[in-house]
Amino acid sequence: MSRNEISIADIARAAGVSHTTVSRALRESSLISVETRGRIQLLAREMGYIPNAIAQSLQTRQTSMIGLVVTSIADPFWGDVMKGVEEVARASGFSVILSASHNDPDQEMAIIETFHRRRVDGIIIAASRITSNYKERLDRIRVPVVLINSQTESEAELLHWVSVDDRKGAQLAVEHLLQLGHRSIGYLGLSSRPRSNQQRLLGYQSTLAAAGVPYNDAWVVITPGEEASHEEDVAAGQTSLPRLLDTGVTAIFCYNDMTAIGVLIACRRQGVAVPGELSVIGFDDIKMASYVTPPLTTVQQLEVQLGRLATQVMMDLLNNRPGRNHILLPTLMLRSSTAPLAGG
Amino acid sequence: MSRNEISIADIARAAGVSHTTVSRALRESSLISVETRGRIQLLAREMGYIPNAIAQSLQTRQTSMIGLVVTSIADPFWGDVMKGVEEVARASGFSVILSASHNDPDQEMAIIETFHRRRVDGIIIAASRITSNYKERLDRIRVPVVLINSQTESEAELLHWVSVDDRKGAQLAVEHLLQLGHRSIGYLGLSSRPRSNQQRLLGYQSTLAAAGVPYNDAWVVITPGEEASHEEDVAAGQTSLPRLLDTGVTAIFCYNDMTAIGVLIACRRQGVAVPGELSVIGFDDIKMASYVTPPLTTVQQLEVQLGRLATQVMMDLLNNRPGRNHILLPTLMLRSSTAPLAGG
DNA sequence: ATACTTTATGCACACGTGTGCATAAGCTGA
DNA sequence: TCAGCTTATGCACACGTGTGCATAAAGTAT
Repeated sequence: MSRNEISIADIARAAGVSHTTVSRALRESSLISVETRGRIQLLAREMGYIPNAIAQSLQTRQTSMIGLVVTSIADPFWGDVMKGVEEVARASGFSVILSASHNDPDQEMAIIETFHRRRVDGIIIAASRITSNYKERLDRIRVPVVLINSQTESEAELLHWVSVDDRKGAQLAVEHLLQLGHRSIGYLGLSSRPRSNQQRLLGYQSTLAAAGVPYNDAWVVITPGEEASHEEDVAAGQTSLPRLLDTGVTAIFCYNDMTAIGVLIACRRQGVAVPGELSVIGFDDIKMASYVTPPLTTVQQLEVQLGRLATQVMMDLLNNRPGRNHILLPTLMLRSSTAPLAGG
Repeated sequence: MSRNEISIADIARAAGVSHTTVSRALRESSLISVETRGRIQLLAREMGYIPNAIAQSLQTRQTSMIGLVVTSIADPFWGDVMKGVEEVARASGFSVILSASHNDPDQEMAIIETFHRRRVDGIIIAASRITSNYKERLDRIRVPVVLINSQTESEAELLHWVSVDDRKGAQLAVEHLLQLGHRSIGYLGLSSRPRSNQQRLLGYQSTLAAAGVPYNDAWVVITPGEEASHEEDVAAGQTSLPRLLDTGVTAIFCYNDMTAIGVLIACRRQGVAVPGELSVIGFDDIKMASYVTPPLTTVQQLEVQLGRLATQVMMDLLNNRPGRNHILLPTLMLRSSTAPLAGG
């Protein structure tokens, strides 16, 4: 913060009034006569006055800032979510502070406490991994919290959230593959997203069961991972493809688009034709899904919408309106990485 | 900001000392006896005290926040830059406020003024488009500013900056194509990035000239655009391909990876083999470049490094060290979208 | 015991803004 | 002319923290 910024006291001195009058004049208070108001506003403009939001925050006890915690800043999925958050926040006069947890609950909690120290008005947490271990520390924070696609169960109790229906999304994906005639369908999951991975797995299993396909353990490969970065996701797809191919699956439902892209890359290297020999379906519908070859059939989540919605819920909470939780229904995005089972 | 947060005054009351003593004890001041320090720190912990950064900022006149202005939040290029910025900032105890200018100078200036109002300690601006028109308003802001890949010339005067050598990058790309035997080489540029587009065009032209290739107007297609978003960039690549193919070029140097990907998509649709019939080279080396088919040969900028470096310069400035400007030298990243001229 | 130094603590103000209450000035009605 | 009302302004405090200076207490040297 630089020195020599002019304050309302400086304006008051120049105008020969009290700082109280300046403060009121700038806020269009009807207590101040119209002429005085105009005179002071003009003077403030001439002197290049810029209000000190820090001092205002201290006084009004609100900062008009919301904190956004994300697992990975460079991830295309969260990039879109961030875009939606910033958009709605700015439209409401809020600024966004951003930080990355790298999918580490400790870092996540540390960031939350930093945000609290800075007295943000609200906190939005993407893919939260805070569990009941942190409940006590979290309870001390009176700030409203909105979770996006939380990865823990503890949410329902007291926090607000916006999530995509993972199970329904998995169902859409698997039904699509079944409809194309596939019966041997693999699931390539990621342990770094415990909750949504579990939900998608459940959706996968129940849809297969409903279609009368006997369950096969070998068709499910859950790849470990810590960071939940897109690099890690792609690598998971690449390294896990051989194991899945060995089981004889003719189609793979991937945890997300990045793992599906990893699978596509591995297929290209191994000479496996997609969708000729193998159908691949992703999840998320990030922009990149339509850029790769073949363009990826996937389950659409509308990330930007997710960010916007979460921020709108936050705005509701900040205006003492009841914050409704939301479960978004994903839809199927048909492209070219899936095809009818050859010889089916 | 929620009510009922405990302050050092509350701790002072509980400990039977003055708030001064508490303040000093928490800051490990040697003025306070060791026992008192320990007693108060313990008490503060027990009472769940969290310092009010707003009040501290008002007093110390620094917020430990830096503002980051970016043209597009969801853009993969800026996503990596943002990651680098947040990383270094957080390691230095700073938080990052983020906002998107959508490549609009007016919005950019408005964001800068919002940041100034919030009294950030410094501002990092990506692909800045502020011109001399804004000089007066910008001069009023005493906050240090660091530009990343500025799109205007006015920088050199008083601001600090970190940029990639666009001209050198273009030279690397074109020399690579020349070496592969190509003589008819197109340039697919974007007017939304006036400066770097100009620099890359110059690099393209001078490299061709140095190789004795006569200049051909038709080989250069500059696509208009406002937002500078990655969607716009891809579209530019897609729509401009036909015009370039008509001129008979055998290779295309694209403004960035996203336009190159647009070209790849258009090629796939039109049945043009890459790199068999057409070599395509990008710029940036975003992660996506290695995921598409064929993997893109490109000029590497190391975006994360760019963000880190800009933030380090900012930290230097904030610590009253001289801030050195930097020009990064790009390198060539060889992949599979370029090949020797067929029949050359 | 006195003067001096060292150590530990508190008072009072500052940072810049917002606001309840008091008050001065101007106006109205009798 | 005076009481009562309206309008415009200022005083003084608050928000939570940091710090220069004064001061009280304790220790040291003579």
